[in-house]
Amino acid sequence: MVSKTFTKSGKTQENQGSPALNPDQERAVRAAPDKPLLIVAGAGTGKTATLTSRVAFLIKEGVPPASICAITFTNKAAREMEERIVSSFKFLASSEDEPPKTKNYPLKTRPFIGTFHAFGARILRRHAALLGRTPGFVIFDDHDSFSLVKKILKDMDRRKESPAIILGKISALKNTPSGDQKAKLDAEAPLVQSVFARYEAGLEEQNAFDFDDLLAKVVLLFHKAPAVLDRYRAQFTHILIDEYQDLNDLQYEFTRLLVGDRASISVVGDAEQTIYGWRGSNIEIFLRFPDDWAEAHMVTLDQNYRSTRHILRAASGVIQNNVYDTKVQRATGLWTENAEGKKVVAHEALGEDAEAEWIAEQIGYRLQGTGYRKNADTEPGSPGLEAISSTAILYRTNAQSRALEQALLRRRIPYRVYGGLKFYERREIKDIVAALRYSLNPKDQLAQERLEKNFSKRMFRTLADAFANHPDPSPLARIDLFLKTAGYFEYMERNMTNPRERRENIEELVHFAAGYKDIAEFLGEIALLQSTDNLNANGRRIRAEAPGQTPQEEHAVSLMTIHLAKGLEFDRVFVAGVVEGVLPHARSMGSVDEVQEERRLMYVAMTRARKELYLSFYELPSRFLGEVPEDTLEFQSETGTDRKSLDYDGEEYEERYISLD
DNA sequence: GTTAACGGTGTTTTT
DNA sequence: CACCGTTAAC
Repeated sequence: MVSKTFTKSGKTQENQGSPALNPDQERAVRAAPDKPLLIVAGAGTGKTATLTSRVAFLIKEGVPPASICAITFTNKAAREMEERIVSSFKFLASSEDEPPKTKNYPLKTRPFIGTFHAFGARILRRHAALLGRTPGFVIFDDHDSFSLVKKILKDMDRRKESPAIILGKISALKNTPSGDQKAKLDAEAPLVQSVFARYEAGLEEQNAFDFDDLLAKVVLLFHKAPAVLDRYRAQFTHILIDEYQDLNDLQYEFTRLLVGDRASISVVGDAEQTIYGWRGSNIEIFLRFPDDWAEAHMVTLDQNYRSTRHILRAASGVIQNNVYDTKVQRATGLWTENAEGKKVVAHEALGEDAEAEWIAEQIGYRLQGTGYRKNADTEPGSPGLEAISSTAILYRTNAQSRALEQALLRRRIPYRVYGGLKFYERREIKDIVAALRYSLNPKDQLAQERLEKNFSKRMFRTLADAFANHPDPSPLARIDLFLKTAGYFEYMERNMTNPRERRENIEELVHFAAGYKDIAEFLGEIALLQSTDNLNANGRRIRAEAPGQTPQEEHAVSLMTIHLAKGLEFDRVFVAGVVEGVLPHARSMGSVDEVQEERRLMYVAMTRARKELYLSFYELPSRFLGEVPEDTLEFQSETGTDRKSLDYDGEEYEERYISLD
């Protein structure tokens, strides 16, 4: 691997299109197309590149692209894979449909690449009638589901029950494989049972599916209508799944159904990166793959191309502290030919704000002498910005971004926050979406209620009439109609904080809407995409998210949770808040399993870094810091403490932690 | 029917 | 501490 400095795209060589594969990767890529394949791939071993190359290999072997279904866990990962595949197959792109757009191409000409949910939504759209919905069904997000449960509880006069807990149970029920569902439902409290029944009825009545349905109802459909299942089995002859270690039981059932008795399934996973246990992911599914699929071919990738030796050793040191009773494939055997690199910096700050200041300062320092100017954020191409374009600040919880944003803002360092308050969850966007939803589907009570509550019953009627009288069905026209009829901008000025920013959000939405002619499709896309902010927190427009664009490509520091960062890599990574109670999170310290999942999070965070890794803490340093081998660490402190090491003593820690609050 | 103010509550991670 | 729901007043 050649040493690479800041490449413009921020990608390493092995991740680009058609690089030289190492022998193990080559073996994985060229494994028999119709046999099961398990790729056990540690962090930074080129796992996505290998999976992508395998898709390319299958196509070259004569598998029609439209027969390939590649499932990823995040939209971001899907976009990235899609981009790489499309670019390595110019002929695909240059066939009938337009090349650069990745949206809306017909399934016939390209592989399906997307999340389970995106895949499910697509199938449901086609067969909605079989499930008592019309193709124009809406997708309820978490918030909608929550409101619905709350409303049900209110109707039942059980207001004191916690909607969140009941919704959690409903979600767990929905994610139970169909065989076990009945037993699990019967075991629930009567209240949960009846809320569940009403909830399902409510969804159907309102022509809606919730997030879990996108998977659960497809599985149901497959059982109910074998002909439909056969159709998709016939279409998708080759299935590939990324992050297989994060599958839950229902996703597994779905996969099994789709694959049927064929064996053309390729999966990639790393047991050390299971971070969705809380969402029901079942590591057993990954571990039993070889037993599960007869004649499975297995390849282990253990050469890390991403990180320096110091970083890799530091991360391995941490993850080694996880002990499993099952025979897990450990990634601790990762090795690299990369340079030793700088030591990992452990920085002790005075507090959360001081930490943010320090991180921002470090990043600002990188910009000195690089042409960075204070107004550089208005000149996206200026050279200094490239120096930070492969820098990420990772944290455990979204709330942590606030302090960091403030510090970056003060220094005028461009940044971009991923996840967090979803674009589509913003009040102004939800208002518009509610209007669109109602206009598409007058049965949508939640939408109606939102409009009535936020405006007035009178205004709602005016709106309803307006929609009825203007049949232009384009999303753009309807948004416009809504904004004008409701006098929305004036309404915002009167009733909301920072109307300027909200206005820009609306412009962003309008811009996005321009690409769609069909309301249902537009709404579905929005609900699924949960698109990361196209605006950053101070309302400064960064640029609409181009298809296939990954964080590294932007001239801005990337801020995101560790969960979101899985699968990504950056030259420089700052992990903020490596503090007991934050990472591991206070709510995840109750059991060994939970702490181990937190430790895997720490591992994932550390292994995102290519060249420089900074672990920052305050108050009580995370126990995981004490697990980093000392000779890979360099301590810095604002507190005057001259630390050489952090010896973690469980009990003492416990005491100190408790005494802190 | 609508708005303003107050009090209580819950607070990880995501598709 | 921020968001919700309820209550009280208009």
